[in-house]
Amino acid sequence: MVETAGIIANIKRYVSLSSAEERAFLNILSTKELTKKEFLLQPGMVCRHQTYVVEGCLRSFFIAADGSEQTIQFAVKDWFISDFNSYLTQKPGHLYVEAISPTTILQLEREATEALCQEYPIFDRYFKMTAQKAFAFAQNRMLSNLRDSATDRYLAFHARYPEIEAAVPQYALASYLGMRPEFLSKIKKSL
Amino acid sequence: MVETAGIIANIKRYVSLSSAEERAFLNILSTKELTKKEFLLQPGMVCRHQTYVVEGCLRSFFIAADGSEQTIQFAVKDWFISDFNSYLTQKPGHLYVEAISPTTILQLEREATEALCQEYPIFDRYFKMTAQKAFAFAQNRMLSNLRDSATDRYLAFHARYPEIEAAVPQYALASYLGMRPEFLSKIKKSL
DNA sequence: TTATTTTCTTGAACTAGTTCATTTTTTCTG
DNA sequence: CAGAAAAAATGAACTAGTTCAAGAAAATAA
Repeated sequence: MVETAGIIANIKRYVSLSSAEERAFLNILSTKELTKKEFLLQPGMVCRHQTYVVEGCLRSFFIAADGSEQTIQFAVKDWFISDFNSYLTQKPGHLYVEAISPTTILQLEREATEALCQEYPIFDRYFKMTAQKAFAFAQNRMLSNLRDSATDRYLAFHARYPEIEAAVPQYALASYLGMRPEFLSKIKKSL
Repeated sequence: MVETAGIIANIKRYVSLSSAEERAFLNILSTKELTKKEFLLQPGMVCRHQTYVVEGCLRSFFIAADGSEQTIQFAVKDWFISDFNSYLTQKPGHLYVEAISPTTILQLEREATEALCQEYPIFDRYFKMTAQKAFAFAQNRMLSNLRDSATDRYLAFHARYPEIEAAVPQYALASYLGMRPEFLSKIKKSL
């Protein structure tokens, strides 16, 4: 069996769980191993799971009209990732979710998660808190995109997420930061 | 008494409420009238409320290092707004929230809201759903900022939120869309 | 209504970031 | 390990969007 201590510790940072609640949660988890470059999700698929990274690294991205890749999110150990729009609406999504390195994940299927929340409202509380945190994070990122130069955005990422920078290809980081790979290369040279 | 039918209808789009729950919710609402250009929040203040717009228009923004205003969000009738980072962390925030026109609001104080959720978990469910929706929205906006040209971003906003475009000054819209007011003016001329 | 302030427009000069084409380096595969 | 493929670096030409400065229009106040 795969390590579940991490995800339980993650939950317990937000709420406390009775042993019945903890068991019910573990009960709906499924696990998967992804090889490098394997896709967990592709455009047109409905996103049925929220995915938690036990070990490894995933990223979500889409292909823009000009053919370029735009990275939405990276997820390393102890992070969640999904095509959240598709997950919420249960309509076909636009995103790829791809393993950057060999990755072990835990997945929460949507219907089972909903049922769990109905039975144990503490999980509504947990997911409320994580969604609120995710929203605040997204808002900060947007703010930084509006305010900062390409160089400043890179420097901030570099300082805050060195382990992600080390784990992902530079062209993927460039698209996350909203610039071309050539330009990121020039930024790094100029420093 | 101020109109509360709108905010109750808003909640009932997500969850159903017993009459006790509805009463408890109404009970923690407070109301306020803002004159044009009045600030609801300023940098350094801790954001203690989520604010719902009954009538009028608010915007949140901050002042960047170069002195320019960067708009984070607009809120017209039936929208919520706050400095969400400050609301979550209860640390001093960086945002202004200002009335663009005379505005009537309803406010949910954080402690009272938490207590309400403790007593009636259905509200954790409601706030989970709104936070998830807000997150999806923020992610879409980010995606569009990464992908689209200034002109395309303006056209998309123009098509989707004509009532907001009509309600807000053009320089505020420009900063929301991530461009300078002069450039938005040129875009509009070129169309 | 007139005066004052704020917002919007316009044009010219500029620059941060892009595009394209090529080379070098790193990583992967057998 | 050699050969192929993918990723990163580099330079030159280019462009989307900015900056600055000044005038026109609109909103607000008196």
